[in-house]
Amino acid sequence: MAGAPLYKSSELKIYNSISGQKEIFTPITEGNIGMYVCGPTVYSNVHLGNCRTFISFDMVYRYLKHLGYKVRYVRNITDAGHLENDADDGEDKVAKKARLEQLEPMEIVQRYTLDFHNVMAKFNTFSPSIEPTATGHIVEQIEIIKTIIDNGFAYVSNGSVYFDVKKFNETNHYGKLSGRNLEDMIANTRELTAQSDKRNPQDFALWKKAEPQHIMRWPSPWSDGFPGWHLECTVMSTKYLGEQFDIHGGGMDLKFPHHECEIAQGEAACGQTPVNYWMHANMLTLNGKKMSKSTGNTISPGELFSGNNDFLDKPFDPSIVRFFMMQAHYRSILDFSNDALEASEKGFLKLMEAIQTVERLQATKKTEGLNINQWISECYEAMNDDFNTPILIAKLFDAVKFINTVKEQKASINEVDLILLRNALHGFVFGVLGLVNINEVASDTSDKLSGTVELLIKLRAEARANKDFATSDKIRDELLAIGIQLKDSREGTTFALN
RNA sequence: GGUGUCGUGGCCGAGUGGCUAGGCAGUGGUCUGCAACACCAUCUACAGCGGUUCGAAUCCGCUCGACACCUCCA
Repeated sequence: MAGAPLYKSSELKIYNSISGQKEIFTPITEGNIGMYVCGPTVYSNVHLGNCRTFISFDMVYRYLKHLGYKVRYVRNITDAGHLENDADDGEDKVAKKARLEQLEPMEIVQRYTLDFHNVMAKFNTFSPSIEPTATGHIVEQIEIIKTIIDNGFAYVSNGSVYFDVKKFNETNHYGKLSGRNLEDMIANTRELTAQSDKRNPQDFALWKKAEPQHIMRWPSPWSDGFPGWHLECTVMSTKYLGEQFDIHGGGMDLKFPHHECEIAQGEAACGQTPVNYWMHANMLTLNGKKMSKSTGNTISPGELFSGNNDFLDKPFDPSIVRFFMMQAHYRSILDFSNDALEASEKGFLKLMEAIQTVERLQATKKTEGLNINQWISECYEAMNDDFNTPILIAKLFDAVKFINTVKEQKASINEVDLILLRNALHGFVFGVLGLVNINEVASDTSDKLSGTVELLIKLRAEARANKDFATSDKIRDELLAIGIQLKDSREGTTFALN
């Protein structure tokens, strides 16, 4: 039955950013989960740091589904409203790019949305259930602004509408997510240099009046303008998941002010806090510093896959990069480096090799060497502990070792356990972690290659039988040189693509 | 300046009051015609200084260092 978790050996715990603790996860509606993740602002190509967040939440989505939950996963596309800065002269990111490239804003949006989707597909992420855009929800945004004004938490100033943080903080707590309080913020605010329409520096825009040169604009009761960045997430999460929903995710850098403002908007508009579990994925760093478009400390997925970059010695397959990310916990900062990636690649190939080996394993009467049921529940325990993929991967390598030992006939597995092991491995490796077996893809797509290599293996075996080692080694070495590794064992020779 | 996170062995990276994390690299062995693969064994740790405790890398304090947010960023 849908909604019934497969495994109750331990309960799923999620680290909730707002409490700073791991909490037992209980969805609002049993068996169903609503999850919202802040998506990208599509004014340039995604960089790898962006991807980490979406890959992390893809893993979360996959595991929740794996547990049997019905998940509605909403991830937005920000195509308007994201300002260059919070000052009054800030420009919309999409509009600015459009001006610079002399394109229609929607051309910018289209181009970079396509890029985003392509990259996400390469990383083998599932599409969200709904992927709404800010420009597609202008009407709803105007409506919610009206509500917030009516509730007394926003004011109109010179055609723009601002959220009244001070007023809000009288009855609610502005800063509860990021661990701040308004008094400190006011005390530490730099002097406001330019004249501002805001009553207080902490106030944020719900609606911005468009300057004459601003090309992205919509009519509203207050002015021709555009919505504030924070508002779209409130509107779209509320529309598709309800006024209260289970999980809200995003990058750590969105915690303040973006998510703080979402809480304020939700509470101001609906009178209740919008989110039960806040999840924040940590940053990917390069040379010890956060990857960031504005500082240029980035590497793009394209550069990574092609090897055309200044940081790495060679290209890396998306699945290897994904594995590399899964080896770190989603809440930890992860540093990107050539050495780390090469180490992950070798580990990844070893894991994939074992997954192919397990298909060829012969069952015997008894299982000796690994308690399969216990191993499976340990895998679930790892994932149930706030999605601890590094521990899960450590467990997977326990299985790898066991599989190789069985292959060496120094351990054994019975029929039932073998099926359990195969299913669990597939479930975790491909289903939950979302990895792709590079070798399998290669051999599936080229039976001709397999046939050719099998022929060479046969010729080499004959040469070896005749003690013609010059020929056999030539076959082995030249295949290796073009990336095909032969592997000898008791049962015969197999090959892998490197 | 304010808020928060973190500092683990050659590298990456979990964990945590007493029990081997794991991957990569290294060393010794088994296997092999020789190798590679695989397997077995094994070596380098918990920033520094104090405190609590029978016992701390894990808790507390201080020092040093790093990073993030406080202005756009996943």
